[in-house]
Formats: sequence, structure tokens, C-alpha cells
Amino acid sequence: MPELPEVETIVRGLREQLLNLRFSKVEVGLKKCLKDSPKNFTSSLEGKKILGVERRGKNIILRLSGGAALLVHLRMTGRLRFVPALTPPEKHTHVIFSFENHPYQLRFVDQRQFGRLCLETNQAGEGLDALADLGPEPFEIPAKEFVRITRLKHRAIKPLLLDQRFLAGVGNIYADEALHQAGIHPRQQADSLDEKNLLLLYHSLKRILKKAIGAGGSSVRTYVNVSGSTGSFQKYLRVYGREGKDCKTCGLSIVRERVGGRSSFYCPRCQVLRPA
DNA sequence: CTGCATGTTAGGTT
DNA sequence: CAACCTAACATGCA
Repeated sequence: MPELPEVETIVRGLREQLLNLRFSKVEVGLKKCLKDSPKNFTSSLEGKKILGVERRGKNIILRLSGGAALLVHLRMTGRLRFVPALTPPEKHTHVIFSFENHPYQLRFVDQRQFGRLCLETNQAGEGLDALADLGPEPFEIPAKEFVRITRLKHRAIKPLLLDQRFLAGVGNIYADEALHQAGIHPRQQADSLDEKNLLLLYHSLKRILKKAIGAGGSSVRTYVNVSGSTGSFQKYLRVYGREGKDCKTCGLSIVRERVGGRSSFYCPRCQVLRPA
């Protein structure tokens, strides 16, 4: 659910709140969301200071004193909330972080328990192991490079966009929206697209991601930001979740179809599948 | 009751 | 190796 724009919104919120805070206490209520033992996790974190908050793909990275990093992946329903310590814990609260001389807590809440927190005590070297396989960031890869690597792939474009090793951060919502905007069928073979089409896709994707970040993300199910507010980009979705409704470009009914095991929404008139 | 849902990974097959 | 499929994870909702 949280894709690049939602994660970016969360990261910005966390950066505002967490910079220079020092963990005083970490409480783990559900150990399966950790890679480490809870004991190791809490004792390694306590006393460390938060020096930076970054995003890589759909991952949240807290840079800590001593060279460590706390990685958070929210998967489907994970949420990070920054709330007064006196707030009664909501259902599915699994980890609570308290800070020195601060009345608020950071809480990890996850209804479906798929989200993961992982502490990397990596030294010197840059790469965090958990992020090693991620593809380029959509905002960093140059247009020509995007065109080049896409045409190397003999597979449908939609599952390719969702492949985090190909491109980091794109999920089901924004893949469907970008393909609609570019007039490309989700099942179109990547290596059958010409440069003009791929440049259009590249710019559509960046434009949509940027607009969605500006709107604070899309709240289609459980997503809220760090302070609990919903995003507003769901109002601007043109295909995602709109099966049977009319295409805002041509009026034809939006269809839903499984592509690469994921439901995909598209307009059969604006997005015609062409033989490879 | 059944089926389905967002992300990711593991494991298997083609 | 690349591409592809399915199951699994846990819960809530239609």
C-alpha cells in the first residue's frame, strides 16, 4: 500500500520530528517484525541518536549515531505514528520507541504484521545489505538509461515496473496510473515499446509520483502519515480502483484484469495492446 | 461462509 | 540465468 509517494511523505514527517532525538527506551510487543532478537534490537538502539531520515524505494532509513541504521519497510498495512506518550496504544501496536527528554513516542503499528524493522550495524561501507538489490530511483535514473534498460527486458511492462530490482518504489497504484497516462497496455512487452513511448512513460511516471508526493500520497485503505492525516491523491486516480467507471479521457469503462498475478486497471481504448 | 486485497519473498517450473 | 507462477504471511471487509 505505501508506495514511493506515501513513504516519501512519511520520511519527510519523520525528519521534521525525529532529527537529533535520542532513543531512551524501545519496547517490542511482536518479535516477528524484527530480524534480530528483541533483546539485541532494543539494547543496540537505546542511547543512539537519530542523525538523518532517508528513503530508498519503499524503505525508510533512520541513520543513527555510531554508524548504525534502522530500516523500516511497511509492506501492506504498516504505519509509523508520532504521538504523545500518553496516547493509549491503538490496536496492532507492535513496537514503541521513547526518546530522551521528549513527551512523544514513535510507534510502529501494523494490522497484518507483514511490515519489518531491521537494524543494520554496518560500518564504513555505504551499502545497507537489505537494500543491495534495489533498482534505481525513478527520480534519479536518466531518461535515456530508463529507455535502455526497459528495452532489454522481454516481459510485460506492468510487472516490470513493479519489480523493485528494476526500479525502486513503484507499486500497483502508480504503475497503473503511469501506464494509463502514457497510453500503454499493462501487458505490452517491454522490449516492444519504442523510444517515444518509453520517454512518455518515464515522464508520466515521474509527473505522477511528484504530484502524489505533493498531495501527501493516496489514502486508499489504511495509509496515514506520521501525524495521522490522510493523503489526498486518491481523488486524482484515473484508473486504479475504478473498475466499471468511465475513463476520464475517453469515457469508456475501465476494466480490471490480472497481470503478473496482480490486479491491474486500465482503459481498453486508451491503452491498446499492440502485437510485439 | 467464501473470496479477495495492498508488498515481498521463497520456492518451484518453464 | 531470465521469466513466470503460486503460496505464504494476518486481518478485515464485501
